Amino acid sequence: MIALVDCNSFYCSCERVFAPSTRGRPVIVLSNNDGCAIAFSREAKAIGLGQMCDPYFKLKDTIKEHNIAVFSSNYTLYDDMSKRVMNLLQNYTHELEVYSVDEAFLNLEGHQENYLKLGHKIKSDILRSTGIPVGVGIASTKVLAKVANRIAKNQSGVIVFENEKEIDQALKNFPVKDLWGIGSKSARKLLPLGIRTAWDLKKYNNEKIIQNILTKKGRQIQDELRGISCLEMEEVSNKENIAITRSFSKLISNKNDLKEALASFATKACEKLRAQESTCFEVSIFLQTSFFQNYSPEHNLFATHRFNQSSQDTFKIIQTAHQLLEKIFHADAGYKKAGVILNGIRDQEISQLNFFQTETPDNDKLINVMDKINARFGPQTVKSAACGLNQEWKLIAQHKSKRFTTSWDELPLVY
DNA sequence: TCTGGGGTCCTAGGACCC
DNA sequence: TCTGGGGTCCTAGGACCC
Repeated sequence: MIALVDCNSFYCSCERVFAPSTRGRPVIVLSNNDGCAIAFSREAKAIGLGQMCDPYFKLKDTIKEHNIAVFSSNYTLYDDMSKRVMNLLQNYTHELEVYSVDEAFLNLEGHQENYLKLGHKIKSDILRSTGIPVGVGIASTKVLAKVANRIAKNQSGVIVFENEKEIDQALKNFPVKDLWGIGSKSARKLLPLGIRTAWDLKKYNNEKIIQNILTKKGRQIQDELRGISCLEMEEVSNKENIAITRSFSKLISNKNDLKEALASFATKACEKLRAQESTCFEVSIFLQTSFFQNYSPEHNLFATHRFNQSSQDTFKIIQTAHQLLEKIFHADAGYKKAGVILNGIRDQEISQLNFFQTETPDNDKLINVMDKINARFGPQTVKSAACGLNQEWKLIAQHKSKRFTTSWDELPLVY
């Protein structure tokens, strides 16, 4: 059996742990730049919010009216809370797959205990130890565990799928578009076949047609619904591409501002790259105008450079990003968003030297020292001057909570 | 005034190999 | 009249996820 443990309204729940006055109140968390609402507590959903990416400025009246607590996103806090939850889950399984920041699959093979009891034990343990409420779904396959988990959220918090009849009953009430791996487009394609619920898909007996319409993945989902496990537990693996992209708080048309932004994105991307002990062969940048103000597709450009030799050198990658900028920058555009993407990622151990090279050329030692300083004294304690000091393009975050769990200066106070 | 960010997997088709 | 067969690798685009 497989359990899926999923934190309820994770970002909101994290904020609530350190802001007890918001318990029982509707809570929302905003995206970067305080642009949109991206997370909603149960109370916020109850008053009709919950549309992913509702722009914040349109919600202001509702927020006032319902006394909604608003937070800017605080990823440092969420990442740390996530780690705490995952650490606890390790105690209940020999195989944990951390699927995202707020959910994980547990292989329960060999567990003797009653599953329902176990589910409740996990739930109360996590709540007591971290303050985060979770839902638990337990079933014979991942897809079914996902379904069970979804239902658990609206009920007691723990659902176990053991009895075939009960499973079918649940699937009959479960829209096919809500299945894990079936999105709106696929759901629309299934409609002409008369497939509306998960049960319809399970029972549909022309597998070839499903294969044609939904490709391999759809066939696997169908089998998983039938209790035939196709999706294995996966190990955490290195990223195959790393992207740092941001919207700006205002339109940017100054090239130097863009250079600073790209340098900062490149710096972050390289830190991620080194953290997973990889190098990359390819750097891309893109620039975007605003969909809402000055949209001009001809100025939404993408440029790529391929290295002869893979690199994890922040300075080299900043330099490359700047060269790419020269290629696609238009002084009259006014950009709203930009990003740096690293591709062609390889393990650093197997990265090859150039044929004509006799030694590693990069600023290895310097960067190593910089990483150590930043790890000890906080992010960006030292950085390339290319990242700039003013950072005009910087994010807006007016409702940000403190780094309660990761900074000595920001520990919560108890009166 | 103001509209998110970061990923994965699959497939078809092109280029290339012997 | 008529011109092989089998395979790999890479890429772009689509769909999906949280």
